[in-house]
Formats: sequence, structure tokens, C-alpha cells
Amino acid sequence: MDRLPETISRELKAARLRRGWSQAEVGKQAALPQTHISGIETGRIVPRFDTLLDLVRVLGMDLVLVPQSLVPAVNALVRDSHTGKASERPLYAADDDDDGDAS
Amino acid sequence: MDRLPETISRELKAARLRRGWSQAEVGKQAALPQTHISGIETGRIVPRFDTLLDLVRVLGMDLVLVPQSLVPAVNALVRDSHTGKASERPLYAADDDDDGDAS
DNA sequence: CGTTTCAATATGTGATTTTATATATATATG
DNA sequence: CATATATATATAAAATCACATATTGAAACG
Repeated sequence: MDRLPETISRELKAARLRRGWSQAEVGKQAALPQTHISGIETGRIVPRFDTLLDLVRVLGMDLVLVPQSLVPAVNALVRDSHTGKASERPLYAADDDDDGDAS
Repeated sequence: MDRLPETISRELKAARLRRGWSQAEVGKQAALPQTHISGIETGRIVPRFDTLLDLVRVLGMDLVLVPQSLVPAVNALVRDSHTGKASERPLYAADDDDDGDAS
């Protein structure tokens, strides 16, 4: 059942604790009651997409749509940034402003 | 504004058309009625996170949680894979099948 | 040209389920 | 006790589902 946001729930909680915030504090910033944060983190309720997006962004993260084939690469990129290895890579040195639209 | 999944909606539709699938076809694979696909694509309804995840995965994509600071890099990575520039990088070689239309 | 058929898409109604919200409370844990 | 977290109601709003139907667009035909 990896279609359940159970992973997301854990990552949300981890990100929150990483910042040393309480559920009430996160809830206040995302305009959500603490009980809701609790329900989402425990996986008891599956949030709407916009709700999750608010939460995620309050925690300094974002949800990005990527091709399945690139998921490993993206995960590696994120992991590298954690370990500090990203400094060796002039990744987006050139400006990259997201037009985000490829019609 | 941009917390609405309006961008997601457009990308969902684009990905669907890229594959030449009808809403009914996508709905069948994601176990959703065609009317829902329509509502989501037109932005009339905001899906739950798990629903959106099902849809996204049926379309060969995924939603990845990344730090906001890495979003530009991730977008660049995705863009490069589209334009074929990824060839310099022997990452995970498989190039996603979105070659656009075939007709 | 008009209209008929057909596929794809969008919209509508009603019922069911679930999130979202507010409030109160229980259970830790220090 | 005070704080943080989880759970329990109750209400309102919205998604989900199934069905029907309208709209659009294209192709075929008289």
C-alpha cells in the first residue's frame, strides 16, 4: 500500500520535529487546527491536495511532479543536499527560472 | 494562486494527451469515473492526496517531496531529461516515454 | 450546406463518505 | 501543573460515486 500517504505522514512529522515545532505551531502557520495535524501525521485522515501542499510549504518543502523514471535521481539529489555533497555540483548554476509550462 | 493545483491540473491533462488517452481511459486505470477526471482537469474539484497520487502514477509520474531550495534543481533535472540533454549524465538512462504525440 | 452520428468532454443531481473546523477531553511526559 | 499529542463529538463543506445529460468537435452522409 504505498499509495497511502503513510510515507508523507512520517516525513511531515520528521520535518516538523526537525524544526522543533509543535503541531499547534505548524497548524497555526498553515491555518489548520492542531487536531487536524495530528490526524494527518497519524495517517488517520488523508488530506486534500491543497491542504497537504499548505502543510508541506510551511515546513519549507514542496511537492514536485516528476516522471517515475526520474524519481531515483531526484531522491539522490535530495539526499546529496542533506550530506552536503551538493556543493561540488554546479547544478543549476545557470539561471533556471521555472516557466513551468511546456505546452 | 499557486497553492491551487491549477498547475497540476494542466500537467495532468498534458500528460494524458501526451499518451493519447481519453479521460475515460485514465479513469478506468485509476478506478475513477470520467466525470472526476474532467472535474480535476478543469480545476473544479481539488482531489484528495491519495486520489491525485493514483492519477499521477497511472500517467507514469510521481509526486516527490523536496526541500523548497531544491525545487529549481529538480525542475532543471526534469527539463533536461525532456530535451535529451541528460545524455551527458549516465544517471538512470531510461528516458521517459513522453516523446509527445505520435500521430 | 445542414444534420446525423459518434466520441470525448463537461456539467448536473442526489446519496454516501470523508475532510475540514471547532470544541472538549484524555493521555502521556517532564 | 504545564505542554504536547492523540482521541471524541458535532457541524459544515467538499470529495467521491453512480447516473443522466448537455456541450463540443469531428467525421460521414444525404
